[in-house]
Amino acid sequence: MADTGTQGGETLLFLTDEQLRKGIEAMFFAYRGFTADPDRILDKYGYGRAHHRAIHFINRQPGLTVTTLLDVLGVTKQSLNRVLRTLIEDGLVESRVGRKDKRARHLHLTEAGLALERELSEAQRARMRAAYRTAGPQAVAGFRHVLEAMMDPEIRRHYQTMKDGG
Amino acid sequence: MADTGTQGGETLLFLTDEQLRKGIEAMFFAYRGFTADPDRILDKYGYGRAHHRAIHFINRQPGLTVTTLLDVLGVTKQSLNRVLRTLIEDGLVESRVGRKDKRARHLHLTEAGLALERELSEAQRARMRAAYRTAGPQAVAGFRHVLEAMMDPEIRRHYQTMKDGG
DNA sequence: TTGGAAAGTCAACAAGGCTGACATAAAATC
DNA sequence: GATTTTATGTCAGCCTTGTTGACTTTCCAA
Repeated sequence: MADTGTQGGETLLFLTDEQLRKGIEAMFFAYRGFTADPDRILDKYGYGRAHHRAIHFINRQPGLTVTTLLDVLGVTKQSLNRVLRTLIEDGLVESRVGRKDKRARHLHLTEAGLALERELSEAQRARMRAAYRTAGPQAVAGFRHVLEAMMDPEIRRHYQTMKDGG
Repeated sequence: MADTGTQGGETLLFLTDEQLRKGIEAMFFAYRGFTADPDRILDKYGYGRAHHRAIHFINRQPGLTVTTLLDVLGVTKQSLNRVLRTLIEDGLVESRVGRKDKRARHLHLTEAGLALERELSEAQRARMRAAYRTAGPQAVAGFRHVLEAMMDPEIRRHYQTMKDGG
């Protein structure tokens, strides 16, 4: 897909604008697919992608504070609060006052929240798994390598902070 | 990153939920980085991502009809029309009545439109190029492989239809 | 000539971003 | 102890970008 040259032991990539544009469109179209299944599920419950993101990261790191979640999601507290409020009202998320710092609210998924999280992530994992299987193991490594390199450095921190299953 | 086993000549991937979750988050964070640079540029001109998408695909296929663009973007005509109208009013896009079929409108970028397209795509290509360079040629191939497998089949058509520089 | 496709318009609405202003409680600091 | 800062929540209002529904105009094709 891209010519490879070697010069002084260093591997070079000769990338045309066309090749880069294909990569750009691949991101665009793939992201649509990536969100399609959860979107359908969320629709059933009257939720949107914002709810999904909140649920995902609360599940990933149970007990995280609102500020931490704000930082990970990169939105304003007003925006997150609207989403969080409905999730709490609907009994999917529980907000517990901090023991050490009583200002902080620690967020947890309830049983119902965990159930929705599983429904969402199972759909998304199924697609990811299928894509991985189609593309093969080498492709998977490359995929994550490129995505990681594409992140903003401050954002990459959130990604790397977590324990990696692989 | 994922164990590889061989059974009857077929390569298998042993993917844990954790590994899949990492892939999911990589998509999420990488997409943020992917859109960050264009978003900053668009902000200067008072445009949004919807304008970027329209500009991108008109540039890719000059003279395409509104219906075709609708199909590629996957939005309603009312939604696209709002965006298209401002681009036409601002002199970035030209809408030409079809010669054969006078109902159809063929879309083209004006000089100003081409200038903005270049500004946007150069920023996006720069990030893509940097990510490709960091990750290396094998990773690039894998990246596109996985993304392609992640698309919806009907959407993949739009991606593959185009001439590929690689 | 008439049906229907293509394109556009108007209206209304919703999700989910944003800013600004303000309130409260608690921690931290002076 | 008083003051400042931090964490959170809330109200109000704005914007973009998506949606549906209703309707018109144009015009190709049967």
